[in-house]
Amino acid sequence: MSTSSTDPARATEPKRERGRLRVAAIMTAGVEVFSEKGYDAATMTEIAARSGTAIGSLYRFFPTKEALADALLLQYAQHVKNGLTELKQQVPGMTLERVADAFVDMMLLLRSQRSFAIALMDARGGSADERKRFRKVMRGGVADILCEAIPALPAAKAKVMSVVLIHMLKAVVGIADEESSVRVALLAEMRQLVRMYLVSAGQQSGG
Amino acid sequence: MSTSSTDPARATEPKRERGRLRVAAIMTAGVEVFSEKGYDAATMTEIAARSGTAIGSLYRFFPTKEALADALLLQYAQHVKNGLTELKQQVPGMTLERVADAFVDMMLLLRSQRSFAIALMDARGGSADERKRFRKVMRGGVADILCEAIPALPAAKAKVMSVVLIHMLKAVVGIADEESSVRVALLAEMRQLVRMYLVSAGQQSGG
Amino acid sequence: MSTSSTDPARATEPKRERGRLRVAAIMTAGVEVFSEKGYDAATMTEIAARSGTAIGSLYRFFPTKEALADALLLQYAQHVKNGLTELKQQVPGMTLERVADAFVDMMLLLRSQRSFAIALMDARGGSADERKRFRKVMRGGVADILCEAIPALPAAKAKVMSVVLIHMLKAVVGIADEESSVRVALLAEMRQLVRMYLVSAGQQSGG
Amino acid sequence: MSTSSTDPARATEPKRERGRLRVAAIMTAGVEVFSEKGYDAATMTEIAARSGTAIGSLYRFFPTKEALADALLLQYAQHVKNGLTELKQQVPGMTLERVADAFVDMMLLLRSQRSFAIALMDARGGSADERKRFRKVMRGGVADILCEAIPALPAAKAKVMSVVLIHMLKAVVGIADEESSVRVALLAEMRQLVRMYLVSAGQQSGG
DNA sequence: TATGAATGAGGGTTCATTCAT
DNA sequence: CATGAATGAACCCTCATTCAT
Repeated sequence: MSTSSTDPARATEPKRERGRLRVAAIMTAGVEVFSEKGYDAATMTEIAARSGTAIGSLYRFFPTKEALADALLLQYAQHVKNGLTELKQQVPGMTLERVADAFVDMMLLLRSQRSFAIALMDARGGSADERKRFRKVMRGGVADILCEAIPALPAAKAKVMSVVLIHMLKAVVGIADEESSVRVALLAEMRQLVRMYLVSAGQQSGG
Repeated sequence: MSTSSTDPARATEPKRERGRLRVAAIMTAGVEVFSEKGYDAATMTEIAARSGTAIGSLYRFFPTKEALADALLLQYAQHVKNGLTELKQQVPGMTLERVADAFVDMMLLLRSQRSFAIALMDARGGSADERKRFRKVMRGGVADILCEAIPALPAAKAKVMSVVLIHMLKAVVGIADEESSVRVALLAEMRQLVRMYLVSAGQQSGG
Repeated sequence: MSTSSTDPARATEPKRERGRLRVAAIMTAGVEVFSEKGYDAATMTEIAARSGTAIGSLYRFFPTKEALADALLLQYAQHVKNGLTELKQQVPGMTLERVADAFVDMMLLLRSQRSFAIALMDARGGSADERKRFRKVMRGGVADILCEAIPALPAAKAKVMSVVLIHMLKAVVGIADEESSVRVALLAEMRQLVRMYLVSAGQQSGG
Repeated sequence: MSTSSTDPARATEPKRERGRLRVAAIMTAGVEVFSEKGYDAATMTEIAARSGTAIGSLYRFFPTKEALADALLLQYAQHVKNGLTELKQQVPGMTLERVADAFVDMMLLLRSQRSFAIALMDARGGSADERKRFRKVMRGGVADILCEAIPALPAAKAKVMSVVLIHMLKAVVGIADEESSVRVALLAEMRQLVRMYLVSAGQQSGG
């Protein structure tokens, strides 16, 4: 079990580890810079600098600005997916109100990446394909949860609702950026609205 | 009362008319390009080309990319304002459901400029001042209508509701861009949600 | 001697007069703007505006920016020539010191156009030909005066001296732009130097 | 003590060396183009082309046209300063005539950059600050030498003389560009004038 | 003939991307 | 494989000049 640097088998492992760290650093910096400046105004050079990476190295990992944006979007999608999966498991035994709150809370937790993802989606960052996939995953996950939470909900209705619900969650994010003087009231109102939406759907389907 | 061609008053008229047409063409093209690409990715050159204008002429009318964005935003604001004013006058004698529908319909009517305005607002497009003003006008107008439609509504609550409602109308716009296969169902759902929102507010305040 | 506007013979005269005024106004504005901004930074549009002329009219009189600069240079040359001619006639009976002072004074009188002419000459305004001609005229005139003032001066020497003297007068202009705190002393010094130059030449040739 | 190619210390050397060459080439081209066309008419594109540099590279080294002009001016200032320092050390034991000649010779040595500096100073080239600093340094250095050369010279008088002297040296440069047929005679005349200026000052102060 | 809207070449500058080291 | 200097297409904007009215 020698760790001599001449051992070819183990030689790449530290490198791989370093690579992983590099990628992580780049992605963090990417989220930061894209969030602050938007897709177009963000520069690869700044992302490289902020992550302590040489520009050439950055391009080894992400061959294109768009590729980086895509990866970031994918990562965000993964986070959301994880959140949704987790949420789904907690749904049994939750009231619809609590499910609604859980959606909102999840959105607020994703704060650090939120506006960035929206920026990339809206502004045209990420290839159209990536965006489509992202949307699909998101909608599927939300629809799943809705089905879980409202047993009698028809699949088609769940799909429709998921789209609407996601738009509302987007609004949650937008509202979280408002001046603090009104933010609290606004968030409460949004929370109330989401609850109402789910509850009413439950009554229609379940009652 | 001759209209001879030497009449100086009439001499400039064609010029002014052409100018108006130019400006209109540019603004139309601006809305298109900004919508498609977002503020940063949109290029003045393309806007000029798309409107059949020489780049120099474009700059005669709009001395800056930002100035063009501002003008476009202002135009949109004007349209929205007009819509809101009109809506306000029709509110007396409307049920809350119909008011809700009217909001949604207004949004759908503004279609040709919708996503563009959203792009400019979300991105760095247009000066920050212009954006703020736009938001203020919009919120004020919506809040006014809400007060009109729900007499007992406290002003503070109207303000909060207006923000939420506007976010929902933004969602309407987003939904109107979906694939046509689901669009109809989605719009119906959104419409229902908006109705529900207003009605519930009416019950809280009015009942 | 009717002045009716229908009299075809006299009809063009007022026009000519107006034309002359136009040209004068343009040239005045040209001197101003070229002086303030330098040749390149000066714009035909501003010169037109400042002279109350339509840009199209400006181009009728001066078909090119360079043509305008040339005309301005020519005008300046004319002024200088006039000054020199006048000076020449006063030379008989003047001491060399007074001639030197007269040169300096003439330069200071031309103040309103001075730096402008230098700018156009140095910066590359005016065609090379025009510049050459200007130089020639100037040198010839100065040399003439020198010959007049120093009777025994050989023609060749006069030529050489004229070039040097003109450079010194250029320095006078430069110095006249210095901060006022030192300007007076500087001008006195320059004046002294010019006197010394002429006097010493007089002694060499005349003594 | 191997100089293997993995030696990091040596690895960057060639790069730095190339960088230095690049910068030098750019500056040379800059001097050329600015001299020929003046500050405004000079284009970064031409400077890049003339120095065999891609436009992007030029901007890596000099982030602005003005920055390039400033650097060029600074370089010239440095050269002048060096020349003046050297001259100052040689002054003890020199006659005033030889000091005068030394000034003129120094100016002629700086030939390769001369008219360029004048162009940048007269035009809007380089930031106003840089220009002021340059003038100050120049005047101070010349005044120093004058004090050294003419011991009894009052400081105030030295200051005034430095300004006048510098203007005369500027004339030297201008004259060095004349047609060769007269250049020699002109230079001799200028040389004579400068000598006379210093000598006369020496007599006033010293005698 | 006078006017000024229209034109478009060209200028300074940025930044995604490549490739020699 | 890492590095960062080098590249050049493309952007926003200006202004001399033209020409339809």
